[in-house]
Amino acid sequence: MFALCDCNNFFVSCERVFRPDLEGKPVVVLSGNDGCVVSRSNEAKALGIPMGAPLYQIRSIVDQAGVVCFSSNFSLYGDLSDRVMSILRQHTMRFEQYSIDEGFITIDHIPAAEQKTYCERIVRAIKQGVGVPVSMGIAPTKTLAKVASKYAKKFKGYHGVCVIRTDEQRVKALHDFEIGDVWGIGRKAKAKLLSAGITTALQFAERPAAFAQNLLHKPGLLTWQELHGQDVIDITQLPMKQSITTSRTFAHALTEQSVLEEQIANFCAHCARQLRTQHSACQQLLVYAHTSSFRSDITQHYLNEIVTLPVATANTPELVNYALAALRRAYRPGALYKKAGVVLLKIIPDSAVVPDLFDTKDREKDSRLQRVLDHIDDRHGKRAILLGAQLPSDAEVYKTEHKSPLYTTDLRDIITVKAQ
DNA sequence: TCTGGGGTCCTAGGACCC
DNA sequence: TCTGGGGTCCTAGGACCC
Repeated sequence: MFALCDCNNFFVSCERVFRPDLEGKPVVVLSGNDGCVVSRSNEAKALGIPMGAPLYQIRSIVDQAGVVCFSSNFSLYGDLSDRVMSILRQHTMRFEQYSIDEGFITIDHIPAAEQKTYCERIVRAIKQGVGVPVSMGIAPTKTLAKVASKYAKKFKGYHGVCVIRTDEQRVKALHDFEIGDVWGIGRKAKAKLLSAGITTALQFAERPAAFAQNLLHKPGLLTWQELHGQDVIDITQLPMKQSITTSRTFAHALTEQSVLEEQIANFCAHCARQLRTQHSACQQLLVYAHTSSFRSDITQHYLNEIVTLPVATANTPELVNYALAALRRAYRPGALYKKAGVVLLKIIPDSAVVPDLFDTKDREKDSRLQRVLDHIDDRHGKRAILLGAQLPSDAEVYKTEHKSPLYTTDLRDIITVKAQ
């Protein structure tokens, strides 16, 4: 049996841990640039604020109802997430983190009759130890555990834990479950199923397997099987990420090439640091930048430049050089670049890097220097030491008007808060 | 005017091989 | 006039997740 643990309104709940005065009030967390709503408290949901709504479109609700807005604070969420996951890890032989706010554990070491109480204890332990409310769903497959966790979240009577064990429970749960809310059924699949007259998870499950396969191909068939109680979806994480991205939307379109170059250098340095943390190197790098796809009044321009490296590397100065050269090749003067990013691709373990016989670089020396730079970063905070190419310009590139302090992760911020 | 960021998997079609 | 068939590998794009 799987137990899925899902944090309720995670980002909002994280903010509330340090602002208990916001309990019971409408709260939302915004995406980068304070653009869209990415997390809502129950009170905000009740006001009709949809997930993903741009802030400017719900401005009147926010002002009238006094909705409290936060800019996203990922180092806070990441830190609280680690604490939740470590409690989960303590309660199982097998744990798999699925996202920043969800993890699956197996609970077969607990007798069936005691599994619900066992998970209720976990729910209480997380609430007491971290301060974040969670819901758990217990079922023989991950997809059914997801269904169960939604019931646990929706109905207070479950005390945070809902079980789907018998066939009778399964049929009853699927009968009242909207097809679009099933894990793995996205926008497109939902539209296809609706036009085939299917509105609930049970109606989908009652069709033959071939129907699922023909309409939705392999992913659809897997979901169908999981709804029938066959455990077929494996979410085992690969030891290494296969791609690493850093990208941002800017508050205002960038028109200065030098400003865009600084941004690309920063993105690239950030990606490279992650690459080293997982002890890997990349063989390819992609730089992109484009105009705002929401603007119909300007000519759209997509800049996409892929670089294949002669020798796989994780060295920041080297990668930044390639990234900037790529940007300079493809940069179009006058374009209104609203979003840009760097993606590292073809990632391999650093132990598998094949040297080049005619290489002119002293890679051993470069990597010693890199280790020192990383060490300085770790001790004195990110951006303690930078490449010249990363030096911040005067330009205001981002907007975060509602950011909460870094309560848990940055000593200097804690000192600042105390001083205030 | 204002609209996020970071991933994975699957599939169809093209390139290429013999 | 008439010009194959089968296989693999790679890639771009789509769909999905949070």
